[in-house]
Amino acid sequence: MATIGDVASEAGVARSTVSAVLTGRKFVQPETRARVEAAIAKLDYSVNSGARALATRRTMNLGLVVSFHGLEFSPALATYIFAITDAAREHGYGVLLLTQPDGVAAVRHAIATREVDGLILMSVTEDDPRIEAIAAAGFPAVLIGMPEEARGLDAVDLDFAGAARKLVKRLADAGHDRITFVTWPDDVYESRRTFALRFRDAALEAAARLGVELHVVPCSAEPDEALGALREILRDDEAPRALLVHNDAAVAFLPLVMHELGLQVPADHSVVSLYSSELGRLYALPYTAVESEPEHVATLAVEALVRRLAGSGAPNGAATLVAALLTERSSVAE
Amino acid sequence: MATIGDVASEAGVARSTVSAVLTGRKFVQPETRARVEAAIAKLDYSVNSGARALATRRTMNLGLVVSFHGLEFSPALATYIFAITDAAREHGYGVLLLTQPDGVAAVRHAIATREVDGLILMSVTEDDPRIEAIAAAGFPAVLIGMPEEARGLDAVDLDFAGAARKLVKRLADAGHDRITFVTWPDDVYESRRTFALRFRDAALEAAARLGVELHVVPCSAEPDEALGALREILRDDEAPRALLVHNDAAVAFLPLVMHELGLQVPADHSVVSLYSSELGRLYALPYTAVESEPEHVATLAVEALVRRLAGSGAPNGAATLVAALLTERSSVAE
DNA sequence: CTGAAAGCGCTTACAG
DNA sequence: CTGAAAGCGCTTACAG
Repeated sequence: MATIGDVASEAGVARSTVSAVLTGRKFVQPETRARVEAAIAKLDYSVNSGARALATRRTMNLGLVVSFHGLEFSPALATYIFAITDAAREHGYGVLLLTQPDGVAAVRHAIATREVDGLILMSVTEDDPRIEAIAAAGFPAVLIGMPEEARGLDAVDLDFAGAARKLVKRLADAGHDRITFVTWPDDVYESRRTFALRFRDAALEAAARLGVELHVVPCSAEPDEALGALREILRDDEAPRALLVHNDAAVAFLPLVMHELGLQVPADHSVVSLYSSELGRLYALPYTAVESEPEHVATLAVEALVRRLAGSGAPNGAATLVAALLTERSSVAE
Repeated sequence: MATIGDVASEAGVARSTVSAVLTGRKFVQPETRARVEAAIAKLDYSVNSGARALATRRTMNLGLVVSFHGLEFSPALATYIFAITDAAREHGYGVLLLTQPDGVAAVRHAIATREVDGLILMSVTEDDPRIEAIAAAGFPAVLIGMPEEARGLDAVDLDFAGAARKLVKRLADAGHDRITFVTWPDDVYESRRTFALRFRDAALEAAARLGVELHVVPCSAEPDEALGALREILRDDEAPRALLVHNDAAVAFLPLVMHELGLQVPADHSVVSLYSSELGRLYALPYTAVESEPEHVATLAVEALVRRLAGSGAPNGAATLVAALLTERSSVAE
């Protein structure tokens, strides 16, 4: 492997001059620059990223802290991971996957060893212990989620509260005054995942305001259990004819269970939901829904982190909510 | 951030002594070691991974080369990514996601800048151009897939040929002499993805040997197109009553289409397939199938790469096939 | 505008 | 068994 010294002797200049053309932070005489570039090409030289990282104190890598040993429905998670990696690359950053089951340990280790310049946290909960570990170290980071107290960190997420209001209103406007709200299982709420809490609270508030009865039905996020739960919900003839579904597994299996029971949308049931277009694609979902836009959220999160790494972030951290957009798919009876 | 020098002065020893206790490659007097460890704890010191990488010439990171802008069905890909990351961590390695659309560029860049110690390649094709780039550089790498010519690289994959033989035989043994083979679309074959070719060729060979008619029906891997293709296949009353499905999107939507058309398994159709248990879980698949075992394959791939990084790999590369195991789920009419 | 020197924070022969 | 020195391959003030 050629080093910067080899290039310097080949071009007949000092190492610092080669470095100047490499980093582009200094003006170099065009003729000198041409000689250096020729030497680089001839020796097939590339800068050693580790050495550069040591000298600049920047690794140009971001750490993505994500644990999939938990309550996650993997198709949704994967979409975020891919979108974040793409967005990071656009800004010249690589992504290191930090997947220890213990997120606090992952965060502490990454910060202490300086193997990344900043952190992106997925699956954020209210009073997430990882936030404290990051804030205490004063390390650059961005949250995907909206905890009550971000401790000065940037946070980005879909406006789940706005989404809930829009969806409830959509059903109410169509004349439904009783709605079954198929939501996450109790353990998601117990773990205080922020998206679930924000959606639920806003849905309840909107329903009360609009004079709509909301029947909250927790449903497992485990595929096979969700399947069973849906059968039970839909077999009940007394139940409302309108479904508000916020649970990826439940909405994924809804078409199958509808077919099993011979039910039609919107003739038998109106359905509205919230999911990513990728989930919609993977399960061919035909429902009027707010799209969760993981690509959009991921892009904004990476941009916020990059801005902070450049020293130009808001001093006390900024919260960015992506507006909820409703896509009509004719699954609501008018 | 404390450095090794700070620890040395705190403990009253030389930096090299601190390094000796850190790496554990040298015997240090227990009493000295205790002093060093106390200093480390007091200063909350962690080794700077970049500096260590520069000195040792090992980053302790692996690069995972994967592109999801292609023909992939993302749930399956995600399972591999997670399994590889977990396996790497068990061996003390981190995983850097290398997802450029241009895989050759990704490989070249990673090798040239030395940002990883070794590479793991997903979605390997026959005469994959990435293989040549790696072999030319003599860089440590492992393939997930089985190309005709691995150029000295290690390769790991499920025994897709064995899987195909088992599945065809299962249907033949149950008395089926005509089988519809729902397989990947033409572009998967044109891109020469090794798993598709090996499965198809073995299926055709086994059918010929057993005197079974195999009707090869390509099916899109795009969810919505797969849905339409399945409807067409299953509406044909003249078609065989046995299905061999090797296409994640097709098998994922099979339960839905069966319900739509009022068809039962195995009463109306026998079905056998090949998919990961994770895909089976995400889509609640009820079919007798060979499991593709991404976790097993990922673990073996990481182990092969780690072995090579330790200098103890087979000189000319080794190919490891994971045996195909059939799981019965009563989807074959006897 | 270019170059010599110091420094980033480690590890590893090599003396002692 | 411990320590002083050199080196990993860069970048960045600082002179000239």
